[in-house]
Amino acid sequence: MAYNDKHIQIIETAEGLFSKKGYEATTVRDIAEQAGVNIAMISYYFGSKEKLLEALFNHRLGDLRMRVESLLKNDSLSPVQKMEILVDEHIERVVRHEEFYKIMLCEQVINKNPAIIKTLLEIKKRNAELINEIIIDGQKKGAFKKNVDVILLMSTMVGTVIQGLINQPFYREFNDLKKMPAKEFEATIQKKLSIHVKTIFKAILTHEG
Amino acid sequence: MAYNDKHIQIIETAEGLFSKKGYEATTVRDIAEQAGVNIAMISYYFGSKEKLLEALFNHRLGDLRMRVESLLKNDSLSPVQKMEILVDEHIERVVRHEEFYKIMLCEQVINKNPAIIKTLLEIKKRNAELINEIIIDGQKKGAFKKNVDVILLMSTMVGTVIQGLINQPFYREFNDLKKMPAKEFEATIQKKLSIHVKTIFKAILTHEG
DNA sequence: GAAAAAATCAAACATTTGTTTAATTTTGCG
DNA sequence: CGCAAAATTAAACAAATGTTTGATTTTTTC
Repeated sequence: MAYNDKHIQIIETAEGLFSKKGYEATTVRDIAEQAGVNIAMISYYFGSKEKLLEALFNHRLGDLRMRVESLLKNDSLSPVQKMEILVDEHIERVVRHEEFYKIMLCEQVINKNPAIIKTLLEIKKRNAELINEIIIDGQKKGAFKKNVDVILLMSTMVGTVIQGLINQPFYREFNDLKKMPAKEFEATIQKKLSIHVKTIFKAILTHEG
Repeated sequence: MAYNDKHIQIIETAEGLFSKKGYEATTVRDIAEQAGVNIAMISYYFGSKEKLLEALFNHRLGDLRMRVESLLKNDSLSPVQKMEILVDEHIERVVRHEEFYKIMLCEQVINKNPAIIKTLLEIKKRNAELINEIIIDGQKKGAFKKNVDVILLMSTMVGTVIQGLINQPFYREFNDLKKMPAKEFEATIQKKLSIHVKTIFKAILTHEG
C-alpha cells in the first residue's frame, strides 16, 4: 500500500504520540487532534488504530532490507570495514528515528501484534544471515575469529545503542554535561556510541587486542 | 510500606499480566480475576492501578541497592573478579525476573510515572558510582585502562542482556535449537550471555587482548 | 464473646475508548 | 458545467475502563 501526504502526516503524528505515551495510552482522538484531522479519518484511511501502528512499521521499515543488502554486497570493502559501516548505519538510523525504535522495542517486549512480530522476525533473520556472511568471509580471510555468536553480537549492538539513548538524560547528569546544547550533545553521544560499539566488535571478531 | 501475602499475590499476578500485555492494556479486572480477588481490592489495597505498578517496582527493587553494595565492598576480591560477579549477578536477576525487567524497560521508554523514574534514576546513579569505584580501583592497581565510560559500559551490559532475552525465540530458530527443553535452553543462553558480556568487559577494561 | 477494625463483595459510577453512521463538502474528470 | 467518487465532518454507538459505594462477612482485640 502506498501512502499519500495525509497518510504520512497521520502516521508520523501517531509515531510521536506512541513513543511519548505508549501505544495503548494514545487515543485516536489524540492523534486526530494533533494531526489536524477528523477522528473518523483514522478508521477511514487505515481501518483501525492497530492497522495504523502496522502502517507505521511499514513506513519505517519498508526500505530497510534493500539498503543493508546493497551496502554489504560491495566487494571493495573489507569485512572489518563492512562491520564498521553496519554499526554506523545502525546508530544513525536509531538516532534519527529514536521515537520509532522506542516503539519497536516495546512492541517486541509485548509481542502481541502478529503482523509486526512477523515483519520484525523476517528482518532480524535477513540481517543475521547477511552479517553471518560477512563474518564467514572475514574468517576465510583470516581476519576474524572462529566461533562467533551472530545473534549475541547483534544483541549487543542493538541493546547498547537503544540503552544509550534511553540513558541520555542520565548520561548528561552523571557526566556534568547539562549545559551542553542538545544538538552538540546528540552528536557527542552518537560519536561515543560509534567508537564504543566498534571497539566491542573488534574485540569479539578480530585477533588483535 | 510492608506487603502481606495477599498484596504480593496481587503484585505478582499484575507483574505477569503487565509483561504479557503491557501496563495500559492490562485491566484491573484481568488482575483481580487471575489473582482470585474482588476488583475493589486493588483500589482498597494499593489506591489505584498506577500505585500497584509502583508497588511492583518497590517489591522488585527494594533490596537491590544493599545487595550490590555489600557485594562490592568485599576487599578480598580483585577488580576483575568484582566485575565478573557484577555481570553474573545482573544476568541471574534479569533471567529470574524476566517479566519485571521487560516491564521496567517499557516504563523507561515511556518515562511517564514520576515515582518510577525517580526510583530508577537513583538506582542507576548508585550503581554507576559503585562501578566507577571499582574501575578507579582497577586503574590504580594498573589492571584497568584509563578513560572508561561507565555509563556506556552499563548500557552494554543491560542492553545486551535484555536484548538477549527478547531474542530468545529467534536465537532458538536461527541456531536450530527448537528441540532443546526450555530449562536447558535457558541455562545455555544464560551461560552464553555471561561469557559474552564478560569478554566485552575485559576488552574494554583490561589491557590484555 | 462483644465491639471494633479490616476485608470482601456485587453493583453502580461517570468517563473514555475505538469505531461507525449518515450527511455534507470537496475533488477530479468528461 | 455536471456528476460521480473521494474526503471530511459531527454525532452517535456500544463496550470497556478505573474507581467508588454501601452492605456484608471475617478477623482482631480486649
